[in-house]
Amino acid sequence: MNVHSSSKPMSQPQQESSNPDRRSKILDAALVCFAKRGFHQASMHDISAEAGISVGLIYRYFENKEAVISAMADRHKKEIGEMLERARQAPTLLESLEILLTAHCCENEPRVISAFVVDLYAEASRNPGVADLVRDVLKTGMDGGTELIALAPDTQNATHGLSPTAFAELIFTRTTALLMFDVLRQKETTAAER
Amino acid sequence: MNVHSSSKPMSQPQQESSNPDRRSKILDAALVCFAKRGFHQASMHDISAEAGISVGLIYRYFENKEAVISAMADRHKKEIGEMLERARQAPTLLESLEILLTAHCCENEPRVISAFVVDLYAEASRNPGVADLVRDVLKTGMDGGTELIALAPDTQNATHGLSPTAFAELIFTRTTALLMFDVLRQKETTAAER
Amino acid sequence: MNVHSSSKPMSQPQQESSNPDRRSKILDAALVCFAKRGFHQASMHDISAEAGISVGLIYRYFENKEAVISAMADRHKKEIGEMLERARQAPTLLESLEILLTAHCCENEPRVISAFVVDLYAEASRNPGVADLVRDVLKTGMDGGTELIALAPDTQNATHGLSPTAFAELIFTRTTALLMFDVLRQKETTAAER
Amino acid sequence: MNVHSSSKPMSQPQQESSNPDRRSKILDAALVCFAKRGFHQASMHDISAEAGISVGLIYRYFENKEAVISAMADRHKKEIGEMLERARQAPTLLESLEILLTAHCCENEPRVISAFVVDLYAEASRNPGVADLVRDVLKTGMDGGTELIALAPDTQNATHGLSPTAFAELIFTRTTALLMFDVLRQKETTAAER
DNA sequence: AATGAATGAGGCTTCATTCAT
DNA sequence: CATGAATGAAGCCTCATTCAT
Repeated sequence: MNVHSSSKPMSQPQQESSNPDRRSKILDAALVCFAKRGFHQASMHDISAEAGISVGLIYRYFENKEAVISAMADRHKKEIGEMLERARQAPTLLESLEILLTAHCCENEPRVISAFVVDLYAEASRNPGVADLVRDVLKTGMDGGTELIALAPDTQNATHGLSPTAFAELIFTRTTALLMFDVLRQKETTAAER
Repeated sequence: MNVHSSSKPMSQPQQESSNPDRRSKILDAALVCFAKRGFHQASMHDISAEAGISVGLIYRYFENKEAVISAMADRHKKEIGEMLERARQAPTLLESLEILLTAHCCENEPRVISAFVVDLYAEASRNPGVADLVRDVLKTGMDGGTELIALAPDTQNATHGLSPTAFAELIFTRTTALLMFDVLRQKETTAAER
Repeated sequence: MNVHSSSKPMSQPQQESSNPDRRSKILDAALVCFAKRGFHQASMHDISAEAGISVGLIYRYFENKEAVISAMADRHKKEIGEMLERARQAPTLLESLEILLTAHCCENEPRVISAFVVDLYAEASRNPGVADLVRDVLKTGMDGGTELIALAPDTQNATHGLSPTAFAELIFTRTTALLMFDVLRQKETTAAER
Repeated sequence: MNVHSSSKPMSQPQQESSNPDRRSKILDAALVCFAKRGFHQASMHDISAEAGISVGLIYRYFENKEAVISAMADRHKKEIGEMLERARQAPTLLESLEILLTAHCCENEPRVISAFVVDLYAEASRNPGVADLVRDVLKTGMDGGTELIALAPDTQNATHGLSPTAFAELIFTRTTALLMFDVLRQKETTAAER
């Protein structure tokens, strides 16, 4: 349905020609817009305005809007991966968990990430590519989490006797649900709920 | 700006003059379309086609698309309420829980409800009216669930020593998360998970 | 574009089947709606609501919306004719003029008639049928007015030496212009301006 | 409800970024369409087609259809102002009057302006913004005309003893009425009726 | 006769995407 | 490279008109 790629020197799954972090800027802007209005309600103009660039320029970095969404999902996957890596290097299980649980609250206003992730799941339900990606994020997270728990020196104390898998699932499940409930908050603080 | 509205059979919290369940039919169609494409990607034409009626007719029952979404959220709330009622009348806690946990899988293809609910949360994150409603559903559900557990004759056996509140929260949290994960399923079965 | 007339026992240029003044009621309602919103902005629903009947019933008395507009123009013509007749029977020219000049202010709120007539001219500029009719009204009015003036016993005193034709034209011109300015009034009184 | 508007070249009392007279072209096209079909019967598509551009482009210059109508009214006001200025600079009162009286017949086919102005009055009767504007035009015109007459060296000869105000009103009244009658013309000439 | 539910074409407006500059 | 003017398909909604009851 969308076959250009005529003479342009890009189009392949992410290339960052000239400005190397222009792509990132755009994705940052997209995150804000997507969180504020939803994937499909946010317009390319919204994104370009938020990024402080022209509409056309977005198309030098992304084939189309769909590609922006996919790239956002991709980046989300990478960030989860990095977070997991950081958690892995924490000295105690408790600290690891703290890293995992607070991650999505820090970089941006937490609502932003929550709204984005809920939208991501909504998108996943009808976009197989996004679904694959989210599934992958979930599996990686669960596996990494389970491993983390299993290897933690203080596992016995912290997991209250649950198996690593069960404990990881418990945490994932909770985190996911909290994230969903997060979008319901009005304007209070919601900061530290363990 | 335009105040006729002479004789339209809507506006008030559902009254369906002539055809008594036309409204319901439209909402059924909307559910399918919303699940398939999302609230804002589903067009009024999609809904009318799915319902087997003309576009204009939808507007005799709903003021606009927004109102269809709200009505869907409303209906969801009522269905949760009824489910809770049914659960309350079950003889044992285990049976109550079974009712609660399987409810969203039976009436329609489960994916349909899951996709709709995830979209509902996404919408809640930017539509205060929907957010209020979802919050209300959640609170009602939690309270009802907690009460259910507290009053159940076999509570001690079933909750493994957790307080009713904690147990209810555990179940809610799990249910919510499973619902989210549900949208990631491809074509397998996903039927009976306890 | 609009060819019914299949089996209905009416459709011909005004027949008043059953209720003889139902037609009039509808035209009264139409006048109000047309004045309030304009010919083409007023909907058939607006008219039916104002008349206190159903939409469908209008179509028993008028072939379509266009026909309502034409009938309004027709009625306007008749009313002008009757007014002229009344003026003709006044004892003095001054009284005749008073009848003519105040006519469009009395039966309804004056704004109503003014707005309708301005719309009528607007319609005339693109609807030849209406244009013919308005031209006819104008000619009849001018001729009648001229005759009235010529025959008036006190003509010399009242016309300040102008010929009947010139005086009639002066009055018509003034009346028409005042009618146009009438639609600009806000909410004041505007009653008696000689 | 939707506040992007990032870079659109309109909103403010006319600024026409890039193409400097694109706005004017659109208004020219709108004039033709409005005259031909009326404000509300003329579709945005009609206007875009007449202007030789796409529908969407109109929205870069005007917020919506209403804004096109207002801009037309505004332009009309300016043109009247300029005409008045030109009249003011004529050597004799007679020449001034000629400028005023022939103005609306020259630039376009006269019917076009007449039809537009009648529609403008019709619109004024239900659009307070337009009504204000038309009132303003009228007052400016009357004041300017009166002043013009009062200052003219040959006033006594030309006004047949009427006061400047009365004479100006006479002329305005006549002009307005002639403009209304103008829309009734079929195909004749109607050129010079001083 | 009378109603008003139902239809569907058509109008306004938005927005992803392209392309000349 | 970058811009943003331009396009036009598509979406929401209204409304004249019909027709079963």
